[in-house]
Amino acid sequence: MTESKRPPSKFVAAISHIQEIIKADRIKRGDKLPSERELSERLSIGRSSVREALRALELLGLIETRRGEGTYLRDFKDHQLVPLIGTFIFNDDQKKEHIHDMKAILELGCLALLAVQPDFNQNSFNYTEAAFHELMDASGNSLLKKMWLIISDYGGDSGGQADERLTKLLSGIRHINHS
Amino acid sequence: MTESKRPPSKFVAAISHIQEIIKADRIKRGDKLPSERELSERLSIGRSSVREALRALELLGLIETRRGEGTYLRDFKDHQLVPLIGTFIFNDDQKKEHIHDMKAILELGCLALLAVQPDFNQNSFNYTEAAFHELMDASGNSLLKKMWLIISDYGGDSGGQADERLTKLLSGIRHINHS
DNA sequence: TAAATCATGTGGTCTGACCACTTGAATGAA
DNA sequence: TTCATTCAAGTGGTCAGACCACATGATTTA
Repeated sequence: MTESKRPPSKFVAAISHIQEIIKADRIKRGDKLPSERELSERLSIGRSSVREALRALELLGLIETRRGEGTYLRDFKDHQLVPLIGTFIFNDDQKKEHIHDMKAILELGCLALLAVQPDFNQNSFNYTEAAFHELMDASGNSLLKKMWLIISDYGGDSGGQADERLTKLLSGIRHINHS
Repeated sequence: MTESKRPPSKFVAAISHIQEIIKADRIKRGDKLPSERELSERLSIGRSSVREALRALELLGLIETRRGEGTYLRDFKDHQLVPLIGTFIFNDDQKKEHIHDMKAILELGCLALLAVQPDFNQNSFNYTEAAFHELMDASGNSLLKKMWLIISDYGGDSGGQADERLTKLLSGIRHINHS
């Protein structure tokens, strides 16, 4: 019993196909994609399925739709993003390390920002999961909080114990803060 | 000319509505959502629009669909990382600051991790958007890179100019690194 | 020439129809 | 009764066709 149980639905397949077409047709950022009806024909799937795929891609920010005009490949500063997201979403496997690192980066970055504040007292921070939780809360940045929450949730353990890196980092920041 | 030109499409509105229903019905993780047909009735929109919304939510990892059974609110433990951004971008109001801060945090955290490396040369880093881009690339962490890319894209400008915070931070890190 | 009009193409949405699959109740055989 | 089979209902998956709203460019008109 592998995990590959469900044959990819049309709309998932459509996403891949559309990406292939983008490559094949050499569609660059800002360029127009084939119309939904044309895609429907070329992929031999219904327009609804095409739309579901496009909507998903749009939600991810990969494309942009303009009523009456067409669908455009979003003007991303760097492309490469398409395959990246694709691989990440579809075959997410040994990415746990990435997630773990991601968590550390969020915490580090957050602390770094905080530590530059004049009234920050390093000693009052104890590097526990709960402490970070409060920190995220206090930040007032819901995006940050959400991200951290989910990543924490997924990343599992690892958190809680004070990282050496954190201590060292904070020391440094504190130092420049007093100089 | 404000930016709020286009009235939110049905499928975007549907996403919000569905989230409201989830709240109103007190649907917990793992619980079943109303069927597509029921949602269609309750939201007074066509089933296709409901589906487009659901497909998007599914791609974001927020829900899970099981053919013949129904649609379920996904168990948070599962991977749904990209998501945040997507969900976030939707009610993008005055969240731009958050996104901007988020970007800074990612960059700070990343730099912090990097700076602790013995062979890191602070002077070779110039805080440009391109430099960060390289950094993200070099990290080998596709999740990090992707998030940064997306956030950069949405955050717009802001990047590029060396932040004072970054400079100070790096100085501190460098200091402890030499002591 | 310049403005108004129209045809065409595009995304946005709805409806109704099947299909494939799951589940649980109804039915039948042991 | 008990267990296996069958069957009806519900659900997501997909499709085709029909409109609508909008943008664009060619056509017609003043």
